[in-house]
Amino acid sequence: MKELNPLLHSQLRLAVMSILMNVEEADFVYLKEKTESTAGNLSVQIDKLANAGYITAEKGFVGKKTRTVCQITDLGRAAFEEYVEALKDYLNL
Amino acid sequence: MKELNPLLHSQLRLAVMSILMNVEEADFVYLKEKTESTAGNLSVQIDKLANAGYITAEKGFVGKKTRTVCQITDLGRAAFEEYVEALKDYLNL
DNA sequence: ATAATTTGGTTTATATTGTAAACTGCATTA
DNA sequence: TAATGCAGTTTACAATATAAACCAAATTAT
Repeated sequence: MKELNPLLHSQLRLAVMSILMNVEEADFVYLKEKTESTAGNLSVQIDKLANAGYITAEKGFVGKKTRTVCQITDLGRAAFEEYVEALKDYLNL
Repeated sequence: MKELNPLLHSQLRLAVMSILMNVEEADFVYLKEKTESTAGNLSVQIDKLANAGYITAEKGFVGKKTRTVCQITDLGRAAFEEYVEALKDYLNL
């Protein structure tokens, strides 16, 4: 049985990755709403994904308000796909 | 986004459940080999699944050796199937 | 016969992780 | 200028996973 990438095998991080697989980019506020997570938790998990190189998290401004925009990287995309393949074995899909 | 049953969202417990979905029954030794886990870890995770009513773990004897036989329950089967459905949303399947 | 090893586990201590509460800095409104 | 809200971050705590240490019974070796 294959190993399940522990960085992806976490509900919130997986949700973030899943969202980023389907959109060009998503900002912090959007991710927070979609995942229904607290800001603190989301912040931590985004950092982990960014540190692993699975996503980018660019902090910028829109007018005078801060805005953090996330995007999945090629590495992240590959890791996600590998994780899905591994999981299929467990789920009998 | 649906919640992922935390009892099932754990590599080792998921592996055990996955195996038990496909066989009539499996004993401790078999599960340990298939999952490549340590006995201690497996023991703990089997207990959790059994306490939740997702599996049964009958301790018996074969000759003079102890043997713990596990089987998935209807409740466990249902929980597993629900978990799979929830995960599909995350995986885009 | 008895000492050492193996088998089939369980218990317990530790390391890792997830999570939310508390905080920060800046902008807006009262 | 005091209070409120927004966009996050830091930190402290709770929950989880994991393996090391342990136990009892059976087997093998001396």
